[in-house]
Amino acid sequence: MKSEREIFDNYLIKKNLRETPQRVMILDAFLKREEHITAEQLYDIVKKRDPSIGQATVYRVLRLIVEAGLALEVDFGDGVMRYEHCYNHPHHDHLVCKGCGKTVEVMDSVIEELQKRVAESFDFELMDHEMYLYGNCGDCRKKSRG
Amino acid sequence: MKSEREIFDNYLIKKNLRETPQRVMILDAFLKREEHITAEQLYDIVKKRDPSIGQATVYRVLRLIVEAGLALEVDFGDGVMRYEHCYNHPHHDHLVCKGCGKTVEVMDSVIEELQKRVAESFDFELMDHEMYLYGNCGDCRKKSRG
DNA sequence: TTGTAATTGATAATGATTATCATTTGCAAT
DNA sequence: ATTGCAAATGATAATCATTATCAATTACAA
Repeated sequence: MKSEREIFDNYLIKKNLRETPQRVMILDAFLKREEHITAEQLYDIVKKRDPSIGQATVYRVLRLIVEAGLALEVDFGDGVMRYEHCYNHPHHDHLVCKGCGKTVEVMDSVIEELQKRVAESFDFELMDHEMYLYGNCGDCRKKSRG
Repeated sequence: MKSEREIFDNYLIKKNLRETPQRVMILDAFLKREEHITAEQLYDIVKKRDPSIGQATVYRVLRLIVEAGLALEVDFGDGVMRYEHCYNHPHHDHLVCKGCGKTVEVMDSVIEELQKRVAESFDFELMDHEMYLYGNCGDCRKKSRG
């Protein structure tokens, strides 16, 4: 089982890109984070270790991380892209609380299978999908009831 | 069965808003369109009938149309919001071709039911969902095979 | 070492959408 | 009609996340 670092390095080599301190630092910070993270949040973390780092570099490295297959972009529709681990992290969708923003990773293999069938019934080859379930979590329902 | 125009007018009255020529014209143009439409596309259409109309007004009226329950926003993730009819138009999700951008409205009641169950299993009350299936349509598969 | 290509950080640009604001409009009460 | 007031409009500036640009720096290869 290759480490994420190895995968990243291999990707750089394959693309004739260089392993720079900035790239390593940004990857490390991303890997340390368990939850999904925005480019800005990642920039804030990395800036503490190296204040000279540029915001554009964070965006650039995040793209590399995605291309290397280590992260996925998730879009909750609030105008900010989030990035989450996807290596050794099985596919899932998201359940988002409209009240507090809490998210839960969900996965239902029956839904996945049905999605594929729906696509095929229209002669589409399903490559990808996004599914976001928006609701109110138990805590928020309690609060709104007073 | 109320007409869309009636529903819009009732919404305006309820909110103490006025029925202006611009609002009526933009609503009409939106209703004539069968497929989803962007604010810019709608602006281009309306501008032909009244070149003095402002782009901001189109955005404002689109919001009213959504609030009145006549349109839904759909976000294919390309940075532009699209608006589609939702009055007398049963709920559906979207199948989008990554090659040519063609979209198909899809609906699977089993998936819908499973979504609700998944949410409930995490003590969420499902309010809404988005599901986008991305793939390659038959035409595009043919073309890419040469 | 020297040439070349990649990388960086700063900054400008982008592009969709929203906010601002002075002006215009429409209605309500005189 | 006339006045007053709130809503509406169009033009334009602002916003905000993300991308592009570009000069300066870095790292590898011959």
